[in-house]
Amino acid sequence: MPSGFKPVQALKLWHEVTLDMVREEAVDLSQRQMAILLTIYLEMPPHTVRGLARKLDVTKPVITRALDSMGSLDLVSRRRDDLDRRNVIVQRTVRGALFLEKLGDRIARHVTEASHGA
Amino acid sequence: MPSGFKPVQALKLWHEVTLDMVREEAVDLSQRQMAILLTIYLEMPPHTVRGLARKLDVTKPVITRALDSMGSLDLVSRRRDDLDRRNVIVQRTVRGALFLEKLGDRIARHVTEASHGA
DNA sequence: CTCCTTCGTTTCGGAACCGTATTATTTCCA
DNA sequence: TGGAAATAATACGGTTCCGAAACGAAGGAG
Repeated sequence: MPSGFKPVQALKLWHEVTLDMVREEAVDLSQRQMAILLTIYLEMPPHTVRGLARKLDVTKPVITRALDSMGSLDLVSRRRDDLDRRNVIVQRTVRGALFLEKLGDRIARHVTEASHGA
Repeated sequence: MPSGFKPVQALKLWHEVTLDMVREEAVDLSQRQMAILLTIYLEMPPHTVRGLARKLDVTKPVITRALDSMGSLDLVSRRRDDLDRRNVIVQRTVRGALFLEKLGDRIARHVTEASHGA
């Protein structure tokens, strides 16, 4: 069925979800922060600053700062790697999981609406 | 088929597309700028600063600044309303249309991949 | 004409983010 | 043990964005 998912439907989907996020404003994440957060929650751990920087093709300070911001929002947490104390392991939090759960529900709802109606 | 689109699939979709956008970096729009751009291209004109501010539930300077940035990128253009010269009409551009066309293709591709594979 | 409203822009001080370069800590290897 | 390499964090200067407030231009009512 997504075989019939057209670019204009895709844009409408992106539009509606983005509008939701802008209006809600509970947490206002930049594109990079969102990419980092999703990587942490969807891909296999462990996640390090260097690994995230390589994956997103950005510099390490970008990751450090994003983790600072999202850490103060309690969306992620940091812990030193005991095996190699140079590394920092980025961990998930309850609040981050709830946040992404809500986001996933919202997107999925818009996808089904976009394929049924309109 | 999106009737069976699950939240975790939705998150993976968002993740992949966001990663694409971060890495590509050709044009780095904020969430708000993206919401404004999509509204201009997907909803019925005319679009005014006030109208956009109300739709996104943000202040007017936010719209003005976003139009400044995106205007310098040639993604949108502005024109005075001849009927009421207090108003500014926001218009589409060729480059903006091409940009969103590419984005729509990318999202649609990820949606089909997400429903077939995975 | 005068006052009041509406609209978009600009200004202001503050906050966040950027990339580059540097620092401190830790590990590794000869 | 001593020096090179690797990692994350920080310093720095500059840019961008923010919300609140003030502003100028245009329209409308009387």
